[in-house]
Amino acid sequence: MLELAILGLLQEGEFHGYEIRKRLRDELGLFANISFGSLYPALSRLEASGAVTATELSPGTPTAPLPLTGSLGGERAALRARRTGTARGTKRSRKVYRITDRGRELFVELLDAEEPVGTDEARSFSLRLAFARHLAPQARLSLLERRREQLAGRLAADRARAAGGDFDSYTRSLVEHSTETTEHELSWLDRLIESEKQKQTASPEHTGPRTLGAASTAAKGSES
Amino acid sequence: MLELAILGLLQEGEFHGYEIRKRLRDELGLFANISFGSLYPALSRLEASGAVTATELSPGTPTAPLPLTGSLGGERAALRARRTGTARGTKRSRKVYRITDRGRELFVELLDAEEPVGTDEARSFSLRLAFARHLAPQARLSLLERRREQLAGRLAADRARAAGGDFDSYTRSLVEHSTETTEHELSWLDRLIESEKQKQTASPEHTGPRTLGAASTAAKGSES
DNA sequence: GTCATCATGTAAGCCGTTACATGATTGC
DNA sequence: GCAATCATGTAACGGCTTACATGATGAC
Repeated sequence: MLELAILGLLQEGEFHGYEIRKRLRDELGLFANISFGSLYPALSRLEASGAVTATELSPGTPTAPLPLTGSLGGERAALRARRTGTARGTKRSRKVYRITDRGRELFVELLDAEEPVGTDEARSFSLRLAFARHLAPQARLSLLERRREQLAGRLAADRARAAGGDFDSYTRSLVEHSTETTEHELSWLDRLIESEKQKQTASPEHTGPRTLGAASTAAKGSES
Repeated sequence: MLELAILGLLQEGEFHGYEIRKRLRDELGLFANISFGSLYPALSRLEASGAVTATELSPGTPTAPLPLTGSLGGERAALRARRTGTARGTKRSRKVYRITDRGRELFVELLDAEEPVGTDEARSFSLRLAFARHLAPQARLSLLERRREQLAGRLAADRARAAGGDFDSYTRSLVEHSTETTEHELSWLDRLIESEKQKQTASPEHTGPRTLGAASTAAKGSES
């Protein structure tokens, strides 16, 4: 779950742990305030498995303050330059993480799996939808349709509960609201599915298995 | 979390583990399919802490037919009778749990606390609302208002995200839908809050601290 | 000089899961 | 006889949390 979010984020650039947390909060919304006690171990695991590489940006040895502007080599300075615009600012020691080819594979594997990643279906779906642009059109559609099935099941359960109910007013209100919310989400999903299908009939070249990342034509229409 | 659900359920009668799971699923809806690996240890913990007592009903020794004294179980007993027809259908060995005074205290403590029980705010709120009839009117109102605050915060975050967003169409759709859902829940909550306030101005006797369980007058209006 | 923020980690624990293990009873 | 359901538990693990521990930098 968290791994998927991190890998997805690292597809857009390289970041250090502290910054990853901020972006997860501000951009993704999910993992509102993921704790460091969860984030750093996750990064370590990803590094250990070769999905990301970590580059330590240290302010230098404690004995020498260092001028720092370009002291660590040209390659790194260029990478850093696009982060803050200027070379100054990289004072604190930090580890910058970059996704590897292995990591991109893992990302797609997690994104494209049948089962929800983690235990929370709603969260898993939201996370995957946020990265749906990295999926092949069919995989995208089946993601939406799997979610539709889940919700249909929930709606049926809610309605059964509402029907057989012997509830007080609070519980009844809860059930009713839950039903409405599920209906609302279902109709939203239906719109998404409809729009996906139209995209696919418009450009029907992607009928082979798993053409992830190569979907340049179809992707163009779905980008912001 | 699970403890609270169990205690709440046991206020309505006495059940064994397997049955508790079913009722949690069918009646409460939350904990859709709580696992036994979670349920039985929870029951053991509750028993160890004196919140419930367990009575072993083995097939050989019919300890007590448990007439239940008809207070809360009058209708429930009739429902249970359909299982095997008579009271002596309890063949399988099973442990029937009953809540104690200590357990009722714990229940109120968990229900009336400021902080969410467990880590999932939405679930915690739903669970508490399902047992809101056991809360004093003010506690009930403050439960609703705390939830309102949470949602207001989320809505603000969603809107900030939508405003500053540089998203692809999927993520944008996700943010929009999340915003709508939150707005929907907020207006639902506002209706609940409004109706609570009217109940309270109608019968304003409960202004003291924590008159849990004694709220017979106000409760009457909210029961099914 | 001290406070907020940036930055990284470890340790302990909570709350749930799946998988494993066992056995009785009912229905076909 | 065999499968489904009823019934109870244990073990191992997953994924997150809080609390603990450390330290640099910038703002006032």
